[in-house]
Amino acid sequence: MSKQFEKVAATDPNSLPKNLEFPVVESKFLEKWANEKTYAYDENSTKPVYAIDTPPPTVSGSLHVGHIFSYTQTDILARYQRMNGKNVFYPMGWDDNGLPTERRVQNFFHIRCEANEPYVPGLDLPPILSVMTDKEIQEKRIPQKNLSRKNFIEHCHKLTVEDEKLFKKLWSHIGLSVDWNLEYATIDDHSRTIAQLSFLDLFNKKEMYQVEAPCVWDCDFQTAVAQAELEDKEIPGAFHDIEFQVEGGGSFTIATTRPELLAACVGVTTHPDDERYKHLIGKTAIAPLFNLQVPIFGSEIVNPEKGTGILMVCTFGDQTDVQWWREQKLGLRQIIGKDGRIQPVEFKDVVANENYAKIVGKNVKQAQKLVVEMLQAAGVLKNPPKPISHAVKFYEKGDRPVEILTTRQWFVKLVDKREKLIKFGNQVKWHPEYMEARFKNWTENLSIDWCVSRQRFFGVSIPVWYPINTQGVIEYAKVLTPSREQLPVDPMSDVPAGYTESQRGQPGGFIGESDVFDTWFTSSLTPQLGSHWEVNPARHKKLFPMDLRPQSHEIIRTWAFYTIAKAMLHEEKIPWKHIAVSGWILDPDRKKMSKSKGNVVTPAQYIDEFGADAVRYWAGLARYGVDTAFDPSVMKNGRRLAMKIFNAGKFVLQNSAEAGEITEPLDLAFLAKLKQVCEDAVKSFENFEPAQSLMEVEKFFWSHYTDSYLELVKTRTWGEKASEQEKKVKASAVHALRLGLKTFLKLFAPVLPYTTEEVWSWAFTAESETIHHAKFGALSDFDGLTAGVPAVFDAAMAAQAAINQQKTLAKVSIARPIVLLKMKAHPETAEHFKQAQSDVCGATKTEKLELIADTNLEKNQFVIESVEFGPDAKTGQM
RNA sequence: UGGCUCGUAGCUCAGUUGGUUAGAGCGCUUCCUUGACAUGGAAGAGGUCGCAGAUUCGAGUUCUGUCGAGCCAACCA
Repeated sequence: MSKQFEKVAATDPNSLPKNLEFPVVESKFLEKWANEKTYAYDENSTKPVYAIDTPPPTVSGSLHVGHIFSYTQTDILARYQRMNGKNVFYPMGWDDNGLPTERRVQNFFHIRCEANEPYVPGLDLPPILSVMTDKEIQEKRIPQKNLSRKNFIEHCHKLTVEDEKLFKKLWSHIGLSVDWNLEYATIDDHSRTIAQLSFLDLFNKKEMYQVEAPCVWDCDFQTAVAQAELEDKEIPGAFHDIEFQVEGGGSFTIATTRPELLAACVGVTTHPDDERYKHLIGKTAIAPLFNLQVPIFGSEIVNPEKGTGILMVCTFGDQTDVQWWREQKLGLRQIIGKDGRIQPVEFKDVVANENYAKIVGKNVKQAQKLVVEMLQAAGVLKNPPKPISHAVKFYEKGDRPVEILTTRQWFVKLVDKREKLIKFGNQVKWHPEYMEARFKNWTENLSIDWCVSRQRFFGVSIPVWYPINTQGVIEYAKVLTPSREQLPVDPMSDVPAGYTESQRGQPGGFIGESDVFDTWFTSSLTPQLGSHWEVNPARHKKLFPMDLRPQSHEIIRTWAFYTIAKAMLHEEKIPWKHIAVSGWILDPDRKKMSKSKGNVVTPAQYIDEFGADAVRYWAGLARYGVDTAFDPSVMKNGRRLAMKIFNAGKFVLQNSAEAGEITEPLDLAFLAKLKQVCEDAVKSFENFEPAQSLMEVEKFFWSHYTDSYLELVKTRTWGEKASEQEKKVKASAVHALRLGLKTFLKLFAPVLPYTTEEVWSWAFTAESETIHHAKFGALSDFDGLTAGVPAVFDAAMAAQAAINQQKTLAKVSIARPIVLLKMKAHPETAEHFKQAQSDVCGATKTEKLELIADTNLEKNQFVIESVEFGPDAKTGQM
């Protein structure tokens, strides 16, 4: 059976709009898509599912161009898959719990959470800036209003709901084809339930534990933080050389950057082979000012080159101190409190207590100054402090270095699973491939289990209670957990089974865990949040593992890593088959955009100026994983392309002639080339290189379709034709033009959803009501298509280009037609020219084309022998 | 100190497995509006592909070294 032509019907030319008005088109289709649920995931469909694990953006302020960039890239893939016949699961979540949100809420309302504050029902504060100016707050030093935990959380909810509305508006406007029925927030009941289920599962599998141990602590936010949330900052410091005595005689000098920790000194160590100090190992050192007797021990990891080669071990100055403290079973003297100030500690020695009293209550900086003064006065500061600049660990959102404090925290066991995690990570396909190295590198170097408890308020509660024995002591080891049916629970207001509310905090009663989870504990479950893991097993089975995780590279160590870990711990599975890592948008100086640097560019003005499609074009042109400097001129180009598509569509569709069988060699040659472009575009998308597809399609559309093919066949399609032959030739071109346009629209649709939908709506709704359900990369497949000889098209283009050049060289007005064009060409090429003769003549206003076959020329080579011009059409002058 | 990435036109970027004379867009210069589009069309100037070696008939592309930039980690006494 032969394949027939696809009929593309004519359009009423009077119905075509005159100009492309982006705001009009955008609002028109936003409404249409919403009403018709164009992007809905169909739970009952038998089509194959394509599930996307969309990153839930942090709801703390505004989106910048980098967000638009990466989310649009994902949307382009989603649209491709939808047009590829997939049932696309494309949700949007809001990551609205956690510190960034709390901080925004604190500033927005000028409030802070105070645990002892009573709850005020119905409290509804206005934004602080609607009541007073920033200046007033600062000048009058108006303190933040204290709110109860419950009131504080209520205000968090209030503000995030508003922020999310704005986000949703922008996401829709930029054309994200998410199914808004799948919207969720990481603080909503569903997310809290899944996160707490995750906890119960890990707790029952004994993969979670709580322990009172040295943990990284941020004194500003007063919470524990995880290894993954730390970053180095280079800050100034100074080496202080302090003289220690040795019991039984002698002395030595240690070097430290943290003299304020002298009172927390619990040991002294040096390299066992260091000739200067090895005789001291095993003896007892006496620290000045506080008269502390501490052991001197050897350790291979001491660097003899650094400082004086001998150093004090404190509880705790850094991670190495923790290591020595554990290995040597040293004593514990915690002098820094949770608020970052020196806390009261009792010493045996009277002088020690006197000295210590001077620094109690001071912050680290003040204490350091005082201790140095005391050391100087005591004559044990051997040299003036030597200033250095050194890297110190900070919580990524904090303003001063983290401390290490002994606190009770919940952990997930991960360090013992590094190899397995790497294997699971390897089962995921990374795009680009080299990004897997970052995951592997991080996992290999993991040294602390995942601390998931946070001493914060707006988050998912750790769903446990602890019994209080009859002596009033909290029994942390006897964890009380809720049943699955109880979830989600807030242990601060809900009661464990077998107890009543009146027993809260009483001897013989219970106490609720007040800590919440690290936000990553919840956001590492985004695939499960979408699939309704444990809550709806049938749905979970259909959606999990998901197909695609899009994300940026700086959170591979957190989000990607934790998500892989969770899927592995819960179900021994990978969370998704592919992970596509997008690059960053850098400012024009190639620096990362960040609020603190003040170089953030917001997207709204660009969407207004160039249109959403143009902004999408900019995003669609970037390859995965590559950081790109922000350059709005690319958007300008996107706008040009959208305009061109619009105008080409108008040109093609304003011709209301009947389409006929495609018979002309040039028409068939064009379609043959277009088919190749379609195949390449599909290939690029399948390789996660949508930018490649866009570049090739654009190039072919612009240079081959609009600049060449349209010009070449113009004359054929103009006016009424008298003879049957002329009619047939015209109908062929009319049909090929429409088929070409339709195919291009589909190729552009993932990147330019508005413009393509607009042009599509003029003529092609018979195939599909919306272009976004049409088949991507599909060109009408009929028998004649294979007969197309691409070389005919190349020859015609070459001739057109050559004649354009001639014209320029001869400085001839286009108004002067060519009477006779003589060309010499390789026999095969001459044959191609002959086939495209009428079109070449039409496009170049040539009356007669004379071809001379010449075997001396190479294939595809030709020479213009002579050009004879006729008189100017207007003036009649030669 | 280690791992990864990048270095191509004034700017932003392409350049598949090595293969004619290294590409696009923007910007710049010149020319062209009679039937979609001046938000357009045609042409032009502009590059020793960071540097130095090696492999090869042939290297922007592979390898080694080196310089520079960025990211991730280690170190932080």
